[in-house]
Amino acid sequence: MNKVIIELLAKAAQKIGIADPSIRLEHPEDMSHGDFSSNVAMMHSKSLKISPKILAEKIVDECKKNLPADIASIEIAGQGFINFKVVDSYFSKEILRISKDAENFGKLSIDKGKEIMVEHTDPNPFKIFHIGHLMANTIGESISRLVEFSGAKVIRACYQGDVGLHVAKTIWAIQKDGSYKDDIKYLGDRYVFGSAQYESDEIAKKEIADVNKKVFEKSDPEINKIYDAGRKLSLEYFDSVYKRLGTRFDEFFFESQVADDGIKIVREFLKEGVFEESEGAVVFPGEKYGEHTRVFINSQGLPTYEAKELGLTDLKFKKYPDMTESIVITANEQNAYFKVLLVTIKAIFPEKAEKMKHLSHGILRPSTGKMSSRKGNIVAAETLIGEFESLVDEKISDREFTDAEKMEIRKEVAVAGLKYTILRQAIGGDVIYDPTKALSFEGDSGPYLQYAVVRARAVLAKAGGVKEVTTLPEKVETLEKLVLRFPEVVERARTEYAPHHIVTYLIELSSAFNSYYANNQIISESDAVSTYRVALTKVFSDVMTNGLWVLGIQIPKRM
RNA sequence: GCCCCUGUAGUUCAAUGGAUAGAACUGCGGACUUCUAAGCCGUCAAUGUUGGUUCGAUUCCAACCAGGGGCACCA
Repeated sequence: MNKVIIELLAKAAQKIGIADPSIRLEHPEDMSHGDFSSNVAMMHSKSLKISPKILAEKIVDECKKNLPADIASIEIAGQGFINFKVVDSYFSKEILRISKDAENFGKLSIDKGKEIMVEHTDPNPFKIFHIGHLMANTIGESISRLVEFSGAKVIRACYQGDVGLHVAKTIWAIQKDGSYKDDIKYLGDRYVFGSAQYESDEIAKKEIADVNKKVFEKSDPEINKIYDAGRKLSLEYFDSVYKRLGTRFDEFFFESQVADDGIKIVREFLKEGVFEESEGAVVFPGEKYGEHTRVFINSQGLPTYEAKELGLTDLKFKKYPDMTESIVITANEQNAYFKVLLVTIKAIFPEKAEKMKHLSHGILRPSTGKMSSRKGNIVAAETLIGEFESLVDEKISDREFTDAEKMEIRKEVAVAGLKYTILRQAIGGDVIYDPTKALSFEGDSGPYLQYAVVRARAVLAKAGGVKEVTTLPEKVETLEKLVLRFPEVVERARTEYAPHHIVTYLIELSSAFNSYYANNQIISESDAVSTYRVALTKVFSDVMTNGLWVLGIQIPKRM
């Protein structure tokens, strides 16, 4: 329908003398204005020196000469909008058509044949998995699913710092303690202790530097033993968190793996003149490119994060030579850093730089008080999930569910609430949550979306599935019109790397369904339209299922 | 000091340069007692300030004010 109207307008505009009309159709915010609207007349009125309204009239007259059957009306409104209304039967027939294969509705092919890597979360072993990682993971998984839903083959990658000062601090503190405990909380506490000592105690600082060196060299058997056990414990723990969140990774990269290659690349391009030596370090002179200087190899000859990142980039493309796009998601405090890094990569691997895309997110923080990593008052991801789960428990305490059902609901609703809170807004900004309210179960929330599908599915179960539709309704409602927009919403979200468009849409859609549900008896023996309503419910349910899948939100059987 | 990001109802967020700025929470007021009330309906309430570009600016530009982040051997 979109195409039909655009062609109609384009032809009409050309006849009037607009050589190259670029026509864009939009949906008026207020549906009473029509189903589609175009601002061509306003766009071209100036160059033709006609008032927008008169131009619009000319275009409309031209359109009316050859009006497709499904167009109910064309009207001019406002300052020169051309509004189209589509006949109701068009929508109901579309619903019927889609209901035959609703499971796949919305899937795109714009990324077909592409191989896209999405790197995100990147927690460091020996450190806590905190709510920042939770945020990164939620966004990263959703972006992954978005491109997957658009037809791409996705590689989910995670890059982890398994060597470096943070590791040394933890191991040093464990040695001071005298006994290693295979417990993630213990590891976290030891890191906090080690960090504090590193800051305040000169001797400790020296000893930690020594441990750091030994970790790199793998020269001390006792340290190696603690290192291996702690690394394994951390990674297993991260895995359990991913499981809880319903995510996974295909590829794990480690800093220890890319450091040498990073140094090699820097040394090689130092000869080429891309890098320079300065104060004993090897730096990238960003000023030449309108950026700032960054250190790649420090004066001790060790690679910084920057050099390792070069090694990582190299490794990614070596391992996946057919990769068409490499997305890296980090916190936005790294924006300036990544800008320079991309300029560097462009200077040494121009063909790779073109395929790279950096996305960033804000931080997740309580509305009261500030979180500071230095003060050690970081909230662990598990703690926050736990808090959300107890709120769900409260909510369902007086409901009649089996224990197994309660477990499922607790897990899925809590995670949905959390993910929704993160994904409802544009990814670049901070997410602020009120710890006293923590999770809204009403209105604009994850559970609201889940609830709408659960109801729809309950109706479908009761109806015994979709049966042959014999009678279409005379009029259609907002629900039908919204449901059909799903593919274009997915496309916009994909193009803009913006899952929140999906969220906004699903809320509107759920709201439309809830209204529909309140005002229509879906299952009815006496009403001939009933089978159509069931089919519509099925399409709604599948769109929600697909939309929530993209967000990484699961749907409980009951709630 | 320089650079980047953000500023929208009381609060938390939306809005491809377009129409009467859209939700949710909160407040106030309702309905039904029929497929799950975590639901439905109504209502009050907002573009930081000052200019500029434009037929049209929350959106683009400039300045200012306010908040956040970053500026050489951390990641």
